[in-house]
Amino acid sequence: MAQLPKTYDPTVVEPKWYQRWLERSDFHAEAKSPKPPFSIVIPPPNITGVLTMGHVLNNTIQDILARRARMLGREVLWLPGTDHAGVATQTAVEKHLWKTEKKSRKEIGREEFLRRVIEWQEKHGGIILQQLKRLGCSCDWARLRYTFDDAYARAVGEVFVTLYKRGLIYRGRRMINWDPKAQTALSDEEVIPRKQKGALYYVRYELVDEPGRFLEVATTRPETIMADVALAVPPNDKRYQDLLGKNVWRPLAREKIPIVADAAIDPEFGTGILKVTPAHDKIDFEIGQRHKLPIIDVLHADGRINCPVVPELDGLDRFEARTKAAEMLRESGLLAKEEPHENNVGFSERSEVPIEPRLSEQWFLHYPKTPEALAVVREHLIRFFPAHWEKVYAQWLENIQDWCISRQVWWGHRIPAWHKSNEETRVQLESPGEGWTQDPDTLDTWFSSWLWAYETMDAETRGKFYPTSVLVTGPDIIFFWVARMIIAGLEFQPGQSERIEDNIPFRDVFFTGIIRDNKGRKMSKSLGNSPDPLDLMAKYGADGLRFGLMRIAPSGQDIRFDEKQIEEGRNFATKLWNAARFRQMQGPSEAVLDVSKHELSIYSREVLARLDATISAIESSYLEFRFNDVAQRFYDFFWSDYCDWYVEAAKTDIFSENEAKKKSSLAVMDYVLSAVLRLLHPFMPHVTEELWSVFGFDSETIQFQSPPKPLNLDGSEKVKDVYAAIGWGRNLRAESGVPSNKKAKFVLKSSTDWIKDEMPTITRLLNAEEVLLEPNFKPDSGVPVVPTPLGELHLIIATADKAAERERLEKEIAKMQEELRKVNTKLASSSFVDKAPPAVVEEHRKRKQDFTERLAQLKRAFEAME
RNA sequence: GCGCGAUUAGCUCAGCGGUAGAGCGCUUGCUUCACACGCAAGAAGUCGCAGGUUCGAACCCUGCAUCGCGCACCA
Repeated sequence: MAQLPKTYDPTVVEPKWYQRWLERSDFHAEAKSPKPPFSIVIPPPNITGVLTMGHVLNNTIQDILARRARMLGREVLWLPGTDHAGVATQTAVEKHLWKTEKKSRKEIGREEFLRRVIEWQEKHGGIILQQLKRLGCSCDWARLRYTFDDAYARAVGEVFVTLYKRGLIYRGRRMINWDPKAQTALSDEEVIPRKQKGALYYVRYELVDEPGRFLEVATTRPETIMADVALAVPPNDKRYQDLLGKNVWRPLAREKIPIVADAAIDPEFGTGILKVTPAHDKIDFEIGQRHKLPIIDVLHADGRINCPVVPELDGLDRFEARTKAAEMLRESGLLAKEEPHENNVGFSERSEVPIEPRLSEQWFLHYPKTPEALAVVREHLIRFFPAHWEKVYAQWLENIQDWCISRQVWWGHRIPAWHKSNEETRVQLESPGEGWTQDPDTLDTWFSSWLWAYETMDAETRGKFYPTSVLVTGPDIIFFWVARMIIAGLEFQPGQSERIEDNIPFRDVFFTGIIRDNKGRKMSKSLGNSPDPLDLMAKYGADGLRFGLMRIAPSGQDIRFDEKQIEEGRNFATKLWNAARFRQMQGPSEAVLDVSKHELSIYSREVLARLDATISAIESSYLEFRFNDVAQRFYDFFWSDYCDWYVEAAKTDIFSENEAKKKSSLAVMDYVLSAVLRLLHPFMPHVTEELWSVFGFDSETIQFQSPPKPLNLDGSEKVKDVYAAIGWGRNLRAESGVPSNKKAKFVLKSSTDWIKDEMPTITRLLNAEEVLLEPNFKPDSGVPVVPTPLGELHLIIATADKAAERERLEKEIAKMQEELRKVNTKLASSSFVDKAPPAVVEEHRKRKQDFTERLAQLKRAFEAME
């Protein structure tokens, strides 16, 4: 057995073990295994992405679950993969192309551009997978999948064809969200509302029949006036009854347009008159349909104005045109006023530019199985953690709209539809033949991701591992991904039977929090507030990063990131290392861990009892995905109960000449350390594996060892009293100004028999030169004293400061009297004694007794000073 | 406007009906034979506000406030 070096170096140890695990195929999931299955599919990171703190959080949790499951004897599949991430990847390559060659994708053409994307992917792709390995993720890498690999892509196409045949996918000219920068349609989910400060322009429309009479219309978008086809007023609005059926002059691109009445108009907003611009607003489009109004489109796809009849505006960017249009109206006296106005504007999630409602020919999916998808979550066939996300999920499904699935993006799965001379369309995977051209559009990336839970598995794997056990993801993609995967599972039934519970994609969904910086802001590249996890791993180790993060990640709450907390994770690994090192220095560990063959000291019994409690607490925390609780319970037990108290107390036996006692304590240390390593392994896989191998416990790897089970031993009341007495004694020492490097001398006034045996330990823990046990001790006046559960503890110092001691005692007495008063008040209340549970009343009585006793002792000591 | 979450020590957060807790930071004392990435001691909180339920409320209920998020509106 090698002597451990003084400090732990994770940068060497961690890669060493990871490599070995790979060589041993420890992460391999065997579909033929008789063990019960446990499976997770990774939320596939973008193929060219790099590891973020969000990934670290998410994948650490998955790794913890996977490793814990292996230890519990399950056959574990953690299926890794990446996402081609259509728009995101395309944008990255476009940026690069512009930066290096000053060319747009359109300039180099589709074919060449796709070649560049592949090139980019080969250069940057898969970096994140290496980073996940550095983190220690125990994925079955042999099963690595990609949303763009051949089989997967084919499946995506087949799903499209199937849904088309089922009448759920259709093509139509409808209002969609248009991203003028990326120049593609987007789904509703990809549009995020943002508060924008702008202006409300009151524009004057002159009545055709009554020259000189104007109607004021409030608008935020004067640049679209040329596309106005009507004004609309609320039906039955007294102010405007006489106007119906009349016409007004459109102030830009002057034309007659009618006045109509429509229920969609809010009489309270602006002047209660709306300009109807069907081409550039969803509501207006609907009004237009109802009144059979024409549609005039005055915007190019890139957001510039397309209106040759108004040359001043034609070709201008939409925002420049807004200012210019207002100016033109002002000059011609048609702008009544302009007010500051704040409204919500939909922004493209990717391009960060305002989206443009646009009428366009796109492919849509009418979501199937939505009632069923609602039911499986409502009835907890799928359980959400934390449960409150169920409501968010339900709200979305209840108001669901058809999904615009086509994208005018080149990087993605090409839509399996074929057109012939603009008239005929066929939906099928292969070309129908000569004269048919494939639809130029690609599919929304999420249209491939929603099959991830099962299209990543071959038939045999699916038979063993589908439905998956748990999905770990961020709540920000609950609609994008989670909901749609549930729908896909229900619609396509990839399970072993038609039963719903065999077809849902997962049993449990754990939603992580979102990591924010210490100011509460979301981490983002543009803010530069996102630390590089690889730097953190270099500084603190993967284990340190994992543990530090898990300890502060409350289930489902957002997480404020602070590097300090990762440092604590590293410190904890070091503490573990040193505790193990200390054990190593006392000689070899026992091969067989069996504490029952030893006579246990009271300290041993106590620490084993506390270990029991920790094991139970951890087990129940796991069931609710409360990882921070698991980490915290573990931390407290190990650092405080084991290191601070047990090891220090056990040193008496360990350094003694009594071989039996020594062996017993060492055996208990081995037992606890072995349990500790197994409990901690899912969180800190590398350091625990290293120590497991150093100790030479009875197997090659810790990874498949069962977690420890409670021994159901009783703790020791004696130890609780000893530790309490030590606490008081140390306090007395510090209060009386005895520095830590000076050995102190104590006298314990007690005639309790068993205490005699504990004197060496008490002496050690008090950092004392000696502690005398004297039942009839009569102290000199002014000797500092404190009542303890073991008896009065006197601190013998050369020159007792009588005045200081008097003051200290007075304070203690006052404190005690206050405590006693509180308990007495409570016990004096008859309603409390009558109505509170007997156990609680009993507890208060006991407390009163303790306080009374303690107070009496303090008073006696005080009187003795006179 | 509707819904969800948060509000506890300077900071980050536990606690969710029975004497206010942890870590960090701070103060004091320590290189004591595992660990200074450490040990020991300490100071520090009208548990957002106002009502209510209860013998008893940080915890349950009802309002309100502030912050964050989602949905709707957004001319």
